[in-house]
Amino acid sequence: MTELPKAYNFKEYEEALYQDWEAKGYFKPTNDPNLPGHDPSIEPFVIVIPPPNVTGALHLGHPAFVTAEDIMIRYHRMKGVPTLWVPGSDHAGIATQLQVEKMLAAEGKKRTDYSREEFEAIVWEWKHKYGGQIANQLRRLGASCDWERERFTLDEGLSKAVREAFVRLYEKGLIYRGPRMTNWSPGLQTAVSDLEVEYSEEAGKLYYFKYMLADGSGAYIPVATTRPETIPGDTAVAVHPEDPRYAAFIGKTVLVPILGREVPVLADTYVEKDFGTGALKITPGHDPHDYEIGQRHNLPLVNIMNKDATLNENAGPYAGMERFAARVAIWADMEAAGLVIKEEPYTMNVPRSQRGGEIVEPLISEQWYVKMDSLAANAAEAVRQGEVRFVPERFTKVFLNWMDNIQDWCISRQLWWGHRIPVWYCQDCNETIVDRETPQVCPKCGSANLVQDEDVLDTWFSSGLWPFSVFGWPEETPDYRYFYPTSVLETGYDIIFFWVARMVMDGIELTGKAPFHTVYLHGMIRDEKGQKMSKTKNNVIDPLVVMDEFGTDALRFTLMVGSTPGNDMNVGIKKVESNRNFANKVWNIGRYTIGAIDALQTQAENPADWTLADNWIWARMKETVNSVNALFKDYQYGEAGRQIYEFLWNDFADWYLEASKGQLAQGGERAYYTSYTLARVLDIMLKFLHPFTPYVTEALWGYLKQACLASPLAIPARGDWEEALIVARWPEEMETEGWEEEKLRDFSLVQDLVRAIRNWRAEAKVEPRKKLEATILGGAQTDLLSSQASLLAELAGLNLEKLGFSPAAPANAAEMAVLVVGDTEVYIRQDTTELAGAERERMERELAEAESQIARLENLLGSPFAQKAPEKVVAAEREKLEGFRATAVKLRAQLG
RNA sequence: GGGCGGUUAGGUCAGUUGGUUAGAGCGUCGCGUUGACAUCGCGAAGGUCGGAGGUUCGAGUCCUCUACCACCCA
Repeated sequence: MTELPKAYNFKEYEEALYQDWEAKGYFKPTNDPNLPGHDPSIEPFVIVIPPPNVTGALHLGHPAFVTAEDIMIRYHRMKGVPTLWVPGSDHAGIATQLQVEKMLAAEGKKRTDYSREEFEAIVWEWKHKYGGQIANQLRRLGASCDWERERFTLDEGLSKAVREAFVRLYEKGLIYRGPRMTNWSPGLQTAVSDLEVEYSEEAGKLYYFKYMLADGSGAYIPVATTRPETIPGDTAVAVHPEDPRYAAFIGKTVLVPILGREVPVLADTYVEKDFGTGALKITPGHDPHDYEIGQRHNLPLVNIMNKDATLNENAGPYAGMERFAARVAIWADMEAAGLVIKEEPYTMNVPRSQRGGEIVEPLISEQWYVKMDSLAANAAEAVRQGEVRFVPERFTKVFLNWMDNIQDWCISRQLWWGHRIPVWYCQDCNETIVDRETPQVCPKCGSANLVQDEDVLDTWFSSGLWPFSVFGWPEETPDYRYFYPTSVLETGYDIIFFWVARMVMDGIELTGKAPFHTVYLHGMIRDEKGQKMSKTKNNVIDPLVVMDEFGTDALRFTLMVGSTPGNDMNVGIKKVESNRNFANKVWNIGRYTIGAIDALQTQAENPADWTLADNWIWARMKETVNSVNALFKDYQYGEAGRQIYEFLWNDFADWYLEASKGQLAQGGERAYYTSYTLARVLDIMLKFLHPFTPYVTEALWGYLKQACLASPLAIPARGDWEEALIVARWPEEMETEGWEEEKLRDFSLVQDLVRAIRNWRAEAKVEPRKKLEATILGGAQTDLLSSQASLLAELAGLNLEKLGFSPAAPANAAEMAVLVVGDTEVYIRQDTTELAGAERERMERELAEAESQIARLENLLGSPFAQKAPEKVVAAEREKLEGFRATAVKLRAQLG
């Protein structure tokens, strides 16, 4: 029998409980395929974590996904399903390399001061030092994942999977290398994929100038461009074939300004007649659209830019200049040459690197690509067939739309940190060798003079394999056979293309199976005003600080409840605070319940004689149990959490606990069965709440169990108390037995009366402690109400000895206040008559309200509603009407 | 240009098979502390559910149009 402190102190429990869960192996799946006795026929529930970057500092996105996934995991574990959550982290090529380079910079060093091998060693060292941080933070969030199966995308096994995947795709002709136009990040000195480029609308200019005809006639085609610096790379001028203005020029040649190179004028329907001048300069080496036009018309391709975004020798006089300096210089020269027409302000779509924010340059370079069309077609088909479903459903369309318009994926990166591309070139015979194992000699000429491709793979290439590479694929390990495909993939909708799409494609291609059957997408976390959190806006909420102040449970509950799948959520510190209060409320409900149990002396000998309150809370709880179960099955965790909250606070604490005080005071079997009800309801609710707020519930449930076992209380499943709440049995749906409706209705009459009296007390400014003298006219409900006399007296502050139940108004009715609730009336003795005027006013107000309701309902029931609506609905309205009529009759009688 | 989401109380948000007096936290106002909880209790005020039309006996919920905000794709 331990006395619990008045307030829940999360600091005392969180770390200890987590360690205990982990130590006892609760995070490990039951029915482990690596152990004897494994039954492959039982379907497990499996989630692979969206691997956070090893660089990761914890932000609110982490608690959001951890909570959602942990809820699903704990729920299934409690249902007795073999449950596995695989944790891990991602090597995050660019991000990590930048981080380490930054560290080196602080020491005055740079990457190129080291050899590639040396640099890699430094990053690994860094990874070992800081890589564990994120895992510890996930632990702190309560993530119940199997740490013994933790994976890192650069682990040996996963690297093997990457090589296997690359080679297989290559052998199938789905990976190719070639010079293509790619997005080049001049600062980072690497190619990036289309997805890593963001377009931002920025103020720019549209530059109008003359493309002089080469025939010396002095005629010219006016051309508009946003990027004059690319003029030296022009290889044509294009006009719309049906544009009469320029029809005469088609087939002639014009002179590239300054350079004087002769280029053709050609017709292409890509040109928009209404944009700019209707004539377009074509720079196939530096614009993706121009590149396509160039392909169509067999135009030569002139590259005028170096990889650091300075112009090269092909730019003639501008060679060596930085791209934006060149823009200014060339325009000035053109102006001097009389080629300039005008400049106009123009909003342009500037491609910027998602990473550094620098302006990305479309450049032709030699890169590796994955051919996407067949992969995407299969993935789309799987989704269309329902093999993979999205929650919320609307993301299906987003996914399919992307799949149907897919572009080849540039997977090579010019970085030092990542999976090196498994391709070698023979220096002697030029053979290209693509192999799972590092080759020692050239299979063609036998030379040992081999050089591996310098590039590494896009990080997402390995992430795409994650759902199976974590289980040892391509090996057919027991884990792979049993846990793959996984069940639910939970992540943010922002990486549906980056990650989800690629996993589906890779899964189908490489394993023949969709890697999961459900994709659950959560929204982005924003600040309380709905703005993105960012350091520059100084509105970042640090989850570690929040957890320090309010506890993990409060943060988790906040992120889950009041949010809807797939929708962004605004989080303010106030919300977390109020959920901390909820945790404390639960704690105190527990404290009270345990106190009641501890006070029990003897076991009951007779069968239970349930009170109305007992029956009512049980019926209400069953409603909640069934509703919550339905919501869990439908992934509606937020609404489920809300309903649990509401039940615990508004029904259990506010009403049942209050009612139980009188019952406990009666002692004997009444106290016994009251404690029993308290204990059972609390037990079930702690189980429901556990996935949301694992710590406070586990702590409290432990005390509840102790108290029950030490008491005479014979909870039916007494011997069945599980070891811990985390592995306790989930409360499944409960059957309705038929008596519930009546008890719900009866108790709600008691509640209405209590509320009416409390309301009156507040309005009449009755001293809080004053026990009122009252007589209740219960009509048909007289028996019911008189049986609840002590409850009514306690909850409404009535004097029980003088509380009367009578079929007729008391003799001294005139001196009393009258409250009308449906067809029941409460007469309350007032000491002063000063309030008589106010009383009359109150009753008139109530009468007016009742009359307006009567009018509304009579009108409703007189309408086609009565014939067309289902009988049940009509009956309910009729009942309401009767109630208001009774109220009105009584009020009119009072008012004379 | 195409698509998606949002618009509900002073602020932040719930409200999933359409059922007839629209809910919660916070904030506001009044009252209240001798044991479950002041991280609290009791009571109250506060909303023509963005606008217009339609379907229906009945619409916050379904349909059409429209305004504004945000995001995704091109």
